[in-house]
Amino acid sequence: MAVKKEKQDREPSLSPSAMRRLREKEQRYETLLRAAEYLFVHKGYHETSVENIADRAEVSVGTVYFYFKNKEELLLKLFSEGVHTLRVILGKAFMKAEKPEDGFRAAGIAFFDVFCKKHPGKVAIVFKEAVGQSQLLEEARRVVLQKLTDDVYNALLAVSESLGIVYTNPRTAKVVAVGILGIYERVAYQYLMWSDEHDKKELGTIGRDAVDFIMGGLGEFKA
Amino acid sequence: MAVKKEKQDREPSLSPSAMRRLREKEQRYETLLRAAEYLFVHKGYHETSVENIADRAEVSVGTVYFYFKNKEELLLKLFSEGVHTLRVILGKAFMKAEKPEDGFRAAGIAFFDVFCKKHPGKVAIVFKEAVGQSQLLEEARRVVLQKLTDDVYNALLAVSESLGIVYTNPRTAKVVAVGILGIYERVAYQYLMWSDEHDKKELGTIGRDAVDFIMGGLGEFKA
Amino acid sequence: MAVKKEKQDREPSLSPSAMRRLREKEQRYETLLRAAEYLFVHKGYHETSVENIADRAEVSVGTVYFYFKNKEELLLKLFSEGVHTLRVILGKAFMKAEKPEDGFRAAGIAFFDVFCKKHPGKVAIVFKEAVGQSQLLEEARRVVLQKLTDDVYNALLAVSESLGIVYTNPRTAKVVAVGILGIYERVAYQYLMWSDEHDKKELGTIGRDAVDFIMGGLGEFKA
Amino acid sequence: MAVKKEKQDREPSLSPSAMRRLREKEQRYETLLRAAEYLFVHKGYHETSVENIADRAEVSVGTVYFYFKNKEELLLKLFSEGVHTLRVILGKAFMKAEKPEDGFRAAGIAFFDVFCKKHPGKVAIVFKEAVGQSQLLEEARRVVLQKLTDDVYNALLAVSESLGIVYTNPRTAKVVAVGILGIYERVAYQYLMWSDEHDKKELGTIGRDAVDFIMGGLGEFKA
DNA sequence: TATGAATGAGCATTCATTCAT
DNA sequence: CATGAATGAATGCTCATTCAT
Repeated sequence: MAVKKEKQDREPSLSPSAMRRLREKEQRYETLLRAAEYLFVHKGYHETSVENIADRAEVSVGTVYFYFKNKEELLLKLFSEGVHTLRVILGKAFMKAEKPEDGFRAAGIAFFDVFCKKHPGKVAIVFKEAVGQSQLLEEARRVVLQKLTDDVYNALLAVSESLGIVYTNPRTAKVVAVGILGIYERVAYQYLMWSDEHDKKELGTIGRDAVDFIMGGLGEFKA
Repeated sequence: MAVKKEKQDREPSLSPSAMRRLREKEQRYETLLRAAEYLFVHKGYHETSVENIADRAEVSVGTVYFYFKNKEELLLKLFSEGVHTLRVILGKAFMKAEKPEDGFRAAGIAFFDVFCKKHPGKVAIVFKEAVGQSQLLEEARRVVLQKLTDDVYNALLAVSESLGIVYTNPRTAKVVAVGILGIYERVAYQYLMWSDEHDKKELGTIGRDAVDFIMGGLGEFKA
Repeated sequence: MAVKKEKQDREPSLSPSAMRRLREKEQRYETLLRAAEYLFVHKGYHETSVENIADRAEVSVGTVYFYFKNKEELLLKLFSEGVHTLRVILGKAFMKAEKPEDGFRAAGIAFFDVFCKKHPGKVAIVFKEAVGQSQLLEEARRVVLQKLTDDVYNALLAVSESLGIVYTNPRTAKVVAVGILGIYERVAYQYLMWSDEHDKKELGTIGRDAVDFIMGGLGEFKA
Repeated sequence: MAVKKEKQDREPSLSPSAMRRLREKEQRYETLLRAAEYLFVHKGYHETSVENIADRAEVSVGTVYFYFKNKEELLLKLFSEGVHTLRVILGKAFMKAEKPEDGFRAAGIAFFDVFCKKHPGKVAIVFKEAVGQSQLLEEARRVVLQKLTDDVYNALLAVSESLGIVYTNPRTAKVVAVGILGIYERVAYQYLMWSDEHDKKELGTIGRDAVDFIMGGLGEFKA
């Protein structure tokens, strides 16, 4: 999306009307995505019909099928988008710090302070609506979440090296990476989707507790 | 209901044939539950039709509805059953040990060695099929998982006391309990449902890594 | 329940236990009929299931089928019973009077004062629930209502003779008989089922108006 | 609805193709209504499945649900349509005459000569199929038939004034109006649905007898 | 591109009826 | 006689998807 503008100066060749149409097309795609997201989050994937989405986006059903192969693709897209956003947020936070351990902690805090607070809908999509729906989606989830796990895993290795942690079993770091994601996922789910407004406000502190717990866990493996 | 008590002194036990029928009824209920579990796990909840379940249980569709109000109730029952089994397993492991910290570790190991290995189907039901299906089910999940969280929380308090851990913020222990469940959930999911047979065999070692990580995390809060 | 004791001394021929069973059988038949009537009137024929009837009569479904061939037969029976009750009421009122015209008027009044007031459930069965349900029932309705029409027709002939009325076309009296029943039916329906409690109280006056209208109509054919 | 007016000045007419599609849509709606009418009248409401209707209209089941919310709505529509047709017929006949009493008689005759003869299906729908089916429909019947009753009542008042009839009790005229409709209903039912072809032919004479009876009844209330 | 009418397979659920005990 | 578990055909309805305009 952010990429669009860069292209404009490189492609002055398009006629103004063609450009407008392109803009409108991209906009409609976005509108549909947002409509679907809202409905999936608030009504649930199965309870949302394609007609609902079309209505909310103020287009016809046919148009939905022009932009997306089918209903599942909408969820798939939203899911990938969600995980991508998350990876970007975590990555930025990690990179900004000087020492890996600081970056790791910052990423953890960013998960709660930025991802959860700014994109609650994406939390719902990634951790709830995209679960247990279909085989195809399950496979996609596996693939996409694997990337996230790898990110965490790599960061973890950097942290370990910096802190002088050596894992007896090479798989241990992998398990820890998976576990950390599990913490984030469940804590976010609990306090964002199963708690009252008050707890949502406290998500910052809650996140810090979770991160402390994680950092302590890592200490366990110190030589 | 009110009539029963009057009869009790005359009929302290049921007739043999009545008992057999009762046994058969319970058996059929169980058969249906198992048929549904198998299909939900292997085909997915939405991809399984009530007819499928009836066929697998070798009964008619009507019979399914004689024992269960509707399809959702079957999943609900399986979900509750799964969480209950898990709580029993964790509880037993925790109780058996002398020191809370040993019990806590034992419970963690039991999660992987007993629950995941002996009840892989329940893992799938509890952490996958019961997610994102309907509002009713979501509410039930919230309630039932809350009990589990409370269990872990209480155990955690015992461990903390034993180890001399004091949480600055009283909610921290709660967050940690939620996080621990997150670790279990995600690690189990990853290695039981997204990995090959080889990894499933290693679930014991994997579990131990996860538990080590957790115990280390707790150390963080030591005074 | 209260009826039991009275019958015992009149039929000493049967063994006491056989008598009790007979009594119970008749009673159960009656109970079922009343349960069905209540439910048909209050929930509607199609909205009432055989299980509903069994529950209300405090017997099992199987028992309903022991006493009645099927659900339709219950309605059929209730319908016939209703029309029969009506015929008896009208007949008695008509007979009691000395002059046919007085009897005719008395019967009309009895329709509202006795049948409608004492048997509102039967009104609902006869004029509403038994309509438009099935071909079999429709045929039964035709047959049973024909008898009622004949009654009215015969009474009408007596009245005509007494008042010196001669119908040009022999079928006219028949048409009038049918029409009179139509008046009763619709007026009863309107004020018993579509009006508030206040109007139901006024059924007596309302009935008298209807009867006046009818008697006036008959006058039309006077020589 | 409100939007239309704004567009009217810009689009005083639809494009030919849009008009054709609109026409086709209306036509299909009509076809479905007629298919349902035929089947409800000949097989009965409950014995007719939505698939039956779709088959007869040569469309798919889904199409039925595109045009009607559910099966009940079809019957509802047919019922309203029937009563509306009847009101128009009676109204026209009444208006055409110079004196109210002539109009009243003409309306009565039109009921049999026009409504019954030209719309026998509607007679079946209004007086048979729409009876005793569901609570929703019953309420609709009450409301719609009330309008018809009011028509007759108003006509009756005009006649009374013209003939110098004064009702002691103001509700009497209402009762008479209801009764008159009862006559029409039952006579039509009897001779159209419960009699052989020969009687149907005679419906004209039969109707006249009924009307004579009614007019005579009115005379009763003359001062 | 956009529309929205049409499709029809698919499914959950009901319920009258039966029959072994 | 009574029971109530079991049956399974029947049906209303949904909804993702298509396609002519």
